[in-house]
Amino acid sequence: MNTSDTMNDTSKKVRVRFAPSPTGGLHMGGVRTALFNYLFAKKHNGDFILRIEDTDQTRYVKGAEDYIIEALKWCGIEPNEGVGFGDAPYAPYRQSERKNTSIYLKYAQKLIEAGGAYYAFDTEEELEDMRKRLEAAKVVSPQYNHITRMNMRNSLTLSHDEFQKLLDSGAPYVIRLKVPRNEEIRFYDIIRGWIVVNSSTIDDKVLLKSDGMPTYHLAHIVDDIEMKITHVIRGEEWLPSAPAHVQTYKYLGLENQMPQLAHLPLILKPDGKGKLSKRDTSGLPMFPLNWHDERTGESYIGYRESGFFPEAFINMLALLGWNPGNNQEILSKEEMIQLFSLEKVHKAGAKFDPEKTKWFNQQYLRKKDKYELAKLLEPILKENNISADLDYTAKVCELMKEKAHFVREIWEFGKYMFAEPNTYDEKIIQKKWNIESQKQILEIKTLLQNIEPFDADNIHHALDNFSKEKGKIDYQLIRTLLTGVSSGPSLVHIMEILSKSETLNRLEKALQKFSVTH
RNA sequence: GGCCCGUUCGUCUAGGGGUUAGGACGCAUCCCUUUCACGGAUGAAACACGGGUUCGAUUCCCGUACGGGCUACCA
Repeated sequence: MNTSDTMNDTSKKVRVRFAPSPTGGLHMGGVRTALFNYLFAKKHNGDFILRIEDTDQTRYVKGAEDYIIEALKWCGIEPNEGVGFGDAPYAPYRQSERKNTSIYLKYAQKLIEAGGAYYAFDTEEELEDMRKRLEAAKVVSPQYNHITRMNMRNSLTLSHDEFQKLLDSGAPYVIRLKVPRNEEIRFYDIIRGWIVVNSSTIDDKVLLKSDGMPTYHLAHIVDDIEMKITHVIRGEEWLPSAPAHVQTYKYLGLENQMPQLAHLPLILKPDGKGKLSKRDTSGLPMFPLNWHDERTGESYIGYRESGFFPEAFINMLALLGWNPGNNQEILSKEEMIQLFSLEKVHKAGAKFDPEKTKWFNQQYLRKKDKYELAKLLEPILKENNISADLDYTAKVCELMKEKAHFVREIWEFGKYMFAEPNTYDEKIIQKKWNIESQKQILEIKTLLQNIEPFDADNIHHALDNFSKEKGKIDYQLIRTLLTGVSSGPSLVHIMEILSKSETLNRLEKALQKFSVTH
């Protein structure tokens, strides 16, 4: 048997889900999880579903859901089913709304009937006391489990009468998973292989909270069953609770319908230790789009607003923990889909690399057509009160793009293509401007005047000839007079694009400004 | 602490019982270029450690170390 086969039933349509909770802006780790789900679904002609796991009302953040939807759209990894993406055929896709259908309660009761779950009436204080007692007794793993549950107030320890009385009185209760003692729980993870855990190390997880909401542990299982999910692709942080989930499927008698599991490695901080956090992305954003948390008042800048292309962003993300099996690094979404496989996902966590992220953007920028770039540059020009026609802007983009990582840099490096310089590199002027150079500039001005047509080739030849006949030309000085700065793209191309009149105009201005008489 | 997962250049990674351990980012040098950049070439740079198994281990097994995750009526 090929246990690594990701499709245990080829007749079953692949259905995967991305199931974030709306507790804040979706960060890049979440985007990568969504991306891998998307790629896997597309690869197998399956469905990709967005489900919102909003079972914790205390952590609900307004705007987070819309943010998630907008972010997925910007990244081009759109679900074909779920909240904001069709809402059919398994609606609702928000767990808070699904709760109203009593679906979770139904499953919880099924578990109780099967002897896999029980009611627990312990108060917060009682739980706290238990933990303290266990700690004082130096119990190795203090938790609500097969041993300690017998000292707590639950349907396993209470007499039938006491239990019924409590239930009738409306006393708050939770439903807990009754994890068996000393059994081997094993499951196959597509990325990690077989994982075996002794059930005694797992605690009796709360499945249904006292407010009637399910916890993640119950909710995702119920929804995955109901929504016919075939593969659960999620972050590594879920690995420790996976055995409890497997046990839940067992109690439900649905072990053979359990989705296949794949736990993705985490994205780590670029330097230092630990999971990627909002604080430490070395100058690059944490979020795909600008995110403002109304609750904390904190704002975070997004990749979109920082000038990243979505293709570059997801390309970078895809290669954090996955490789296509060849040495290709620049991959279109279609190529990623074609090449994607969970077996090629790395096991170890990957440190985020800001430098390489910029490199990806540069690669995509260089592939863009000049008119496409010009259109992207236009709003930036507008911000700076520059008006230029699209053809002209396109020419500038073509000239400047080799140097830029971001569209914005085309403006930053090439301002002088849109307006004459108002400052000049002082060092260059001081060092190079004198009677002789002034004379040469004057001569070159006359030379340029007579070039027709005024294109890069002609200018190049003319200057070449001049330099052969009359001595070496100080190109750096001319560049500085024309652009204000001492380096940049090919000077003759700058002249061509600026046009003859503007080139002459700028030389004249500079001559007047720096003119010396003796 | 306990449980689980992991460990190939600084970083992302390929590979896998016998390889000059490959690529990419970054770095350095050179070439191209009247400058910068782009491009090209070259270079420095890695199998965590200790035991096994084996003719041979970076690759398989076991330990150790280190890193990470989890340890809530959060997801």
